[in-house]
Amino acid sequence: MSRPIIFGEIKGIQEGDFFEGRKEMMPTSFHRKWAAGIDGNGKEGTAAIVLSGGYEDDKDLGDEIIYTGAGGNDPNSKQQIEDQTWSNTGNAGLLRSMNEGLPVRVIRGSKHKSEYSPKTGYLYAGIFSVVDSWQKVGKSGFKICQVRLVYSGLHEKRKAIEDIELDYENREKKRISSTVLRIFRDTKLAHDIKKLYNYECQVCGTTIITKSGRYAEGAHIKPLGKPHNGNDNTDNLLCLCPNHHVMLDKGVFSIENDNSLIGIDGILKLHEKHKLAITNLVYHKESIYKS
DNA sequence: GGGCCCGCAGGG
DNA sequence: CCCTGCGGGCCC
Repeated sequence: MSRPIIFGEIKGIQEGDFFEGRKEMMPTSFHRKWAAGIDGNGKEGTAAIVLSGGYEDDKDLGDEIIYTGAGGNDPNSKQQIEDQTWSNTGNAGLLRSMNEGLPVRVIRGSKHKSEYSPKTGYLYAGIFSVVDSWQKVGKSGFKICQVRLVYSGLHEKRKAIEDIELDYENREKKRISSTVLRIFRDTKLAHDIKKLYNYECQVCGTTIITKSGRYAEGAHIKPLGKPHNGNDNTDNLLCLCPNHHVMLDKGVFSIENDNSLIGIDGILKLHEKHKLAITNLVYHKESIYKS
C-alpha cells in the first residue's frame, strides 16, 4: 500500500510550516520517505527533497540551492565511498522533474548547515524548480550528481503556468552583467502535447536534445492568468521551441484558422489527434498579435 | 561529538 | 522479495 506521489502544494500545508520529525510528513504524501532525502523516481519525477546536512557538497543560497543526489554515501561517516550515478531512483527523478518542469517541495532540516535552516525539526521552504544538472568530483574525490534548484513558490501561488524571470543582478554585486534565467514549468497536459510531437516545434520542426532527453516547451495560445484568462487545455496548447514560444507570447506571429502563419512564413504543423479551438486562435490574433 | 543499530516505506 | 536511504534514539 504505497501512497501516491503528489506534485506541487499539498492541501493544508504551506510554506514556512514546521515539522518536528520526518514521520509527520508522510501521511499527506508531503514527503513519503522516512530516511531518504529524495522522494521520487525516474518514471514520475521527484516531488520533494529534504536538506539535512547529509551531503557535504550541498550549497544553500536561500532562493537557489545546489543539491547533491543520493548514493555512494556511508550512512555513519556521511562520507562518499563510491561514485554517484543518475540511475539512482531519486537522482533519476530529479532529472525528470527538470525535464518536465515539475515543482519540487524543499524542506530544510536542523542538521543542514545554513542560515535558512531551523534550530530544531524541519521547515517547508516552498516550491522550487530544477533548472540544471551535472556531475562533478566532490570533496570526497568521488563523482557526485548535483542539481540546481531555484525558488518558484510565488509562481505557484498565482496558479498561473507561465514564465517567471529571476534577476541575479542584485544578489551578486560583483557580477557586472546580469544573468536572466528563464524558468519553464509545465503541466502534465503540456507534457502530453510535447510527447505527441516528439518535442519537435510545431512551427520550425526543430527539437533540442539535452543530456537528459528531448526538450520543448508547452505554449499557450490564449495566455493563462489575468487579463487573458486562457485555459490550460490541449485546444489552447502548442509544442514549440523556446524561440517560437517567445515569439508567440510577444505577438511576433499568429495563426490563422487554416493553420497558416501570419507575421512569419510557414504553416503550423498539427497532429491529427490535436485540435485547436478557433476562439483561442482568434483571441491571439486580435489581442496579442495586432496589439 | 561519533558510532551503532533498528527503523519504515517505496522501488526494482 | 530484497535493497536502499539527508532518521532517530541510545549508548559511550
